[in-house]
Amino acid sequence: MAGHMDAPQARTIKEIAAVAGVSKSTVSRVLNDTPGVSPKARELVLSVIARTGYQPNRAARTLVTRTTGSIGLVVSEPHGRILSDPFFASMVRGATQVVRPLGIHLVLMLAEDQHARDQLLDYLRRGHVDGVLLVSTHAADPLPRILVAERLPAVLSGRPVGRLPISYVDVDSVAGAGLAVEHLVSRGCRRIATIAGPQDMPAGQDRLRGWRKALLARGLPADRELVAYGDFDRGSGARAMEELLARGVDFDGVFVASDLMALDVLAVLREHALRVPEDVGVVGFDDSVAATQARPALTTVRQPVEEMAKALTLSLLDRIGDPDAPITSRIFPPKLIPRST
Amino acid sequence: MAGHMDAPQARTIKEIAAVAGVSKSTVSRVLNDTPGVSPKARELVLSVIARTGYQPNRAARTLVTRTTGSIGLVVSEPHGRILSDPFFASMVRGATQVVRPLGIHLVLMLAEDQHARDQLLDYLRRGHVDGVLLVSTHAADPLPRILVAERLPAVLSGRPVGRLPISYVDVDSVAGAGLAVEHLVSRGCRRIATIAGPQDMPAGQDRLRGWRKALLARGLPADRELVAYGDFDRGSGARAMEELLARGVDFDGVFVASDLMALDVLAVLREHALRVPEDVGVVGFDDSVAATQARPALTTVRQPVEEMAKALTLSLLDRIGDPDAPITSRIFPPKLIPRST
DNA sequence: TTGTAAGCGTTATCAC
DNA sequence: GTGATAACGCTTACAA
Repeated sequence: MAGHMDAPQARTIKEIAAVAGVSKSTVSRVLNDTPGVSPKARELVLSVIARTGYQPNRAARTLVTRTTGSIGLVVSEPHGRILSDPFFASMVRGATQVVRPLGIHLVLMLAEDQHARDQLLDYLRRGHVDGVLLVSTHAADPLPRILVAERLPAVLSGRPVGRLPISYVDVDSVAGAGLAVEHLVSRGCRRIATIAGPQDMPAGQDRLRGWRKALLARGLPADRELVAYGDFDRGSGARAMEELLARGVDFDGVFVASDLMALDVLAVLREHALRVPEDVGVVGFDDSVAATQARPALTTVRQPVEEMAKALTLSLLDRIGDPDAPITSRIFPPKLIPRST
Repeated sequence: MAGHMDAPQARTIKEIAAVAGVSKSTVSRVLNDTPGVSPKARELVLSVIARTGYQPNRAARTLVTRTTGSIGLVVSEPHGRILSDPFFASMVRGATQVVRPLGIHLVLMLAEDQHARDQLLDYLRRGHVDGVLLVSTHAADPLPRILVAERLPAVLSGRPVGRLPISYVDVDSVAGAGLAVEHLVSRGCRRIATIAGPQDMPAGQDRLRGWRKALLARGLPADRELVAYGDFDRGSGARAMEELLARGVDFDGVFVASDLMALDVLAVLREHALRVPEDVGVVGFDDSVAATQARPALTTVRQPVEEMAKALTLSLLDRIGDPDAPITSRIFPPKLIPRST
């Protein structure tokens, strides 16, 4: 029992070296898995390290290696709105899972406006993080281009607009919309309306395109009349639904391009005493707890956000390790989650 | 024009010193506002710094000062659930506003489970951040005690359970519940039910207590029959409402102890064709965009989360500056936000 | 395979 | 008031 008392609580590499009876360099080599250290010495050092609970000093390391051992999760969204989105929570979880076992830390940073963006860039240029996971959904966001131009290691969540040499992950929104439409068709729907997202976001464009494509493939109508636009925000879903109703559009199913918008659609329909079956036409692309957990009355198309975040983080680490690593993009298939009950 | 070209882009204190024709020490003194440097020298150095866009190296600084220039925002919640709460977004915003102009960085950290908590503690013990803003709502959370015991600079969002020498901010939940009840009474309600929060959280306890207190002060009934319990989660609000209805409780107003729970309450009432006036009895304590923004049909009691976060951050900075700074607690008054429309 | 020594960019302690 | 100079804890040539 008393043996536990004598753990020396070493704080520096020098102390470890002293206890192990080797030099600082050898300890450092062991720490960094540098080849060229005898198994015997390695074992010895390792045991001392384990016994003392020693952890290398980050600052000293950073000073010489010029790397920080942390990466940034940058949310480039006006208002930090996305923070309250379950999508974001999943991103954080996924990234954390990759990064934690590596001893790398995740730093959250917001870039809501021009001012914040400038400060952020400053921060990045000073090399305070080794790289950046960029969550940016708006086409007008200048950050992706800037990061690429300045050669700051960065990867993107969501397809970038235009051609940009940057790795990214995305969900196959076209296919996802297709899943939703197929589901509706299988439930007997023949006139399927859609509440589309903003057309200045790739996600908004793709989901509308997917809806149209799937309908045309089925020989079903996909005219402009069946479309109402929202902005992916919750309130806009209800408004778009009202608009559709006000226009007197004839439909028997609805595909809503985000679960946040979908949240109140059923209520609106109910208020108008409409009998669109409850298990049709409501699709969430945002991995939203809101839609699937709180209100399981909705069928949703779920994107594997957490998995995507993991892949994205890995690709960032690749890039950090080798700045000339090839650009990669992975498109994930979404999954249809039928409503419970 | 050409003049802009010769900005030397100095990267070290040494270069600044060379350009300014002074020693490293003098530059350092200027940088740290150390007294004992002539106005002339100071001006000179300052101008060179401005011209070159020099920024001191964080790692080198940390190595010698043992401070990191960043603070952690720790979310100690199973599942990182709180991440998707607008409450959290407001916290981040508030803290960022305080910290940004000071050049201090905010690091987000999750402590969802035992494993994560251990890693976090390790991280903190190694001094990777100078202090911690702890967001912890569950009474059973061991983190507050541990941080206090280990003398890690930390402050708390929300009243700690038991006596704990730690600074915190909180909202006056008792008064908030009172506001809600008074509002209901002024709208003519006389039998006011409540959907209470979990009683293992201070917030849950206080809001129930405030409801009871306000009713008794008015001479109105506050019996156990009028109470149903939820867990602050969205779904639980609707369930509690159903329970109240199933029990055949007679009421003409409802005070719901969180806006997340309140979100579906109106819908439930409507489904049961009940005529509780829409502008009564729905109270959000979580600064929830969900309740006030998306569904402005609810009257809510709003807590000034952003303001609270600012105060909390300031008190942490105090504490970091002086580990023996007095413990402070600030209780913020909530505000009644009548429903729009 | 191992050790010695020279930095990395600051701050801090001295003399001057 | 100012300037050498020694840390801070680590990595990394370069020697041995």
